[in-house]
Amino acid sequence: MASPTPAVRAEQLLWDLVYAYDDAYERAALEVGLSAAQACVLEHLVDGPATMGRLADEMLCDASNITQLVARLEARTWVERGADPTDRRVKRVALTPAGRRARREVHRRFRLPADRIGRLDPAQQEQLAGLLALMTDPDPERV
Amino acid sequence: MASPTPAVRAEQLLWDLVYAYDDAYERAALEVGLSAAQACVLEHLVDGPATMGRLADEMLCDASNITQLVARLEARTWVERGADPTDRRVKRVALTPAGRRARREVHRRFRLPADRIGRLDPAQQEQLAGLLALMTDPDPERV
DNA sequence: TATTGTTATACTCTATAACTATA
DNA sequence: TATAGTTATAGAGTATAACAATA
Repeated sequence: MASPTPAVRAEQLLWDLVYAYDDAYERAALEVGLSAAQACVLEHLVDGPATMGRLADEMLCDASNITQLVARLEARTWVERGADPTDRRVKRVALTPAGRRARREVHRRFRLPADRIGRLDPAQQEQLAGLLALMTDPDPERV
Repeated sequence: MASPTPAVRAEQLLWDLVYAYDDAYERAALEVGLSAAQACVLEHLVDGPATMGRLADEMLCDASNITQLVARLEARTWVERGADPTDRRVKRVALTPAGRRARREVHRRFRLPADRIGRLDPAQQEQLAGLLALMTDPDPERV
């Protein structure tokens, strides 16, 4: 059998990396007492509060799902739901101090990508960043 | 604010890529009528039958979960469970022709990594494969 | 009338514990 | 006694449809 092209090899390696990445992220979250989805919500709140609708958009899921995720996070005091002063339909979800700590703790435990990237030498890190930028950035409508 | 190091940029870009990757894989599977987990089982059977236990090991989940996943796949005639001739406790799970077609169809629709890698020129593809090999391969015990 | 968010519901994913059949 | 797999069960993630409150 002919050896695979670099593109095909890269495809396979990327699959393996994503597999390991997802697993490591879920483990890190579970160690802190969060599901992966819950940790993801905290991640999306780290730069400031967001509305329920914006969370649904960013997390690529239905609004009713966010209602439930946020309800569980709120029950454990990791987030708070507040009213929006300018539109009484809207809710503003924000991290509590405990939620911020939990999110930071997930990151501390989720060392996989940092570890692996850190093994590359600086020139290779630069190369990788450049290639990933090419792969993630130009996103001509249809993915 | 100082601009991030290449390593930190790569970390962020990799997160974005994994996010898009997971979403695209799930969409591709759903279009074919499979959940992501079900598609993943088919993927693990493509090179030949496997036992329930081996599927659980490879998919990093509990055996009872595999029982249910395989039961649903079998109900829709995508896989078959057969007896192992040498050990009557063991079951051999195999793709049916329909299962093989479904798995191929998921791949056809899941163009994300191939598309993005395909946008790089051949030298860049070679570089990327090399870097990913360094990141995925050397895995000194603790991840 | 359109939008934001919730509720009710149903299905899937997942793990734990207890179990059956076989080795 | 140990192993392969199943069953029962429960909690979480997810979407659809119907709904309430507000704009």
